[in-house]
Amino acid sequence: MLRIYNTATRKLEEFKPYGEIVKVYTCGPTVYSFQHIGNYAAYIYWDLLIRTLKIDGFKVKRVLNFTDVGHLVSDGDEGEDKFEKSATKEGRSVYEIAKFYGDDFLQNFRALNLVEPNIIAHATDYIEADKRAVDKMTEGGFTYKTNDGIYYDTSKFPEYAKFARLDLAGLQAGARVNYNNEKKNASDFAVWKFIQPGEKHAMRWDYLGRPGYPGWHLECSTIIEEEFGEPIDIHTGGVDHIPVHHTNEIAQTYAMTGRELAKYWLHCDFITIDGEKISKSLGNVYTLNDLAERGFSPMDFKMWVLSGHYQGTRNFTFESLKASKQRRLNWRNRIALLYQNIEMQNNSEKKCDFVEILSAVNNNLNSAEAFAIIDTVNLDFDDWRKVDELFGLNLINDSPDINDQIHDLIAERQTAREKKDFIRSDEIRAELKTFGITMEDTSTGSVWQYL
RNA sequence: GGCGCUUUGGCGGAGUGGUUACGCAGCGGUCUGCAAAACCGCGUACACCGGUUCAAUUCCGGUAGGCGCCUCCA
Repeated sequence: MLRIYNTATRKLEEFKPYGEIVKVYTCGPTVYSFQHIGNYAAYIYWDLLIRTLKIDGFKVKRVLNFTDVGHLVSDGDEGEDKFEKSATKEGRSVYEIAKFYGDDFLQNFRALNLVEPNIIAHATDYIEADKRAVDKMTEGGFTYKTNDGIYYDTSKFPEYAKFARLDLAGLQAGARVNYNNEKKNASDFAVWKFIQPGEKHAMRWDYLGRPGYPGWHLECSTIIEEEFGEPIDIHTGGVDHIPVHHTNEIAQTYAMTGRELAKYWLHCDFITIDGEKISKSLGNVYTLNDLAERGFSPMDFKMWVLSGHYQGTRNFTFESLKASKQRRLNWRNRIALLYQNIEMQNNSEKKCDFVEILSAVNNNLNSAEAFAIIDTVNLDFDDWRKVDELFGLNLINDSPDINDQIHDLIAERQTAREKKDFIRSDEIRAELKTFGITMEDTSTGSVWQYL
């Protein structure tokens, strides 16, 4: 039985889907620059969710969006367009920018061995649906027109503040300095923006007789409506999305369809780096490539992410990443012992019970606890395969048996040792290191391990 | 100003009303041609102050610190 924390109710709930197929939507990347490790941490958490659902026997349809349409630097519908900014900076077109960073994201997504979504929805493929969505909202009397766009009148949706438990009066008081004074309420947001004469904006579509582009909250509502056509079971995202983006999605979907958007809302917290938040504007951003340059694989990072909980603020340090890398190596070396038919020499006689591992994860995705179980029980190949299926850590794939050449070298070294020819023995040990194999001589014999 | 999170041993990080989570690192020992590993042992973690309780790190209240969102961003 899967239990998950639902932001909508602020409670830990038993997961009961609407129907046969579990419908999941994940707010995806805005593909105008490289994604940093904090972004990928989120996709690792949601990958665990998807894998857990599947192992629990659910069929899953999952959609991930790519925001490849220019929306503004600010959530408040102000400022410069991010894609235009990147394009200018890099001397490429906005379309090249979206393609390049989208491809980079997918490459990393695969390097992390994340389960591919059934549909990757590019926002630019849903522009006509966006227009229909705005039409619907307008028909329902939820929008009004200003000089620079069509706005959602949040006062028309009585439950607007409910999801994020917003204090709208407080919001008004703390409103940012120069918000659009044509807005009726501080919380109103653009569902469609008009391009002003002279404004630089390569991505543009005609609507209502003027060039424009969709408001940035719109695509998620539209894509969910187009791809699922009914309320979905699970909607995931980062905690930062709660007060604005997801709140607006819920409002839009209500205005378009009169229905709720999703049954369960899962939000992951941020990771900090050395105690400070990751921020593009602060520039303290690590990518997976940066980790690779320091000798850490995507799987090492995944191991680190899964050693904590998605709802907690995680503090990333290279020291702790090193610990996760070491832990993963230790697990691989336990697999190496299986090839050699050597029992794990710990004091635990405890045989792995995969159900125990799975139930830890079923408890609101507590992979940290599952890891602790893995550390203290004996697993056979079959167990490791299940662990791989659940966490996607590639433990078996990255722990191949030795080939004949290495096998022969080890045999030769054994002979040399018996003859007390330690010079030859040490030569072979050194040679084996070039294959990533190290020899350990115990009182009961020699074993090989991965370096 | 509004909303929310958090405080666990050197680092990371679960969890629990009463029993050393776990990983990494460290120290001592056993073993050992060397090296490494493995195994055994060690360090008396739960911010502070009250309250509830036979018993609180674990529940309640308060204090202090840290952090996040309300602009980009998971």
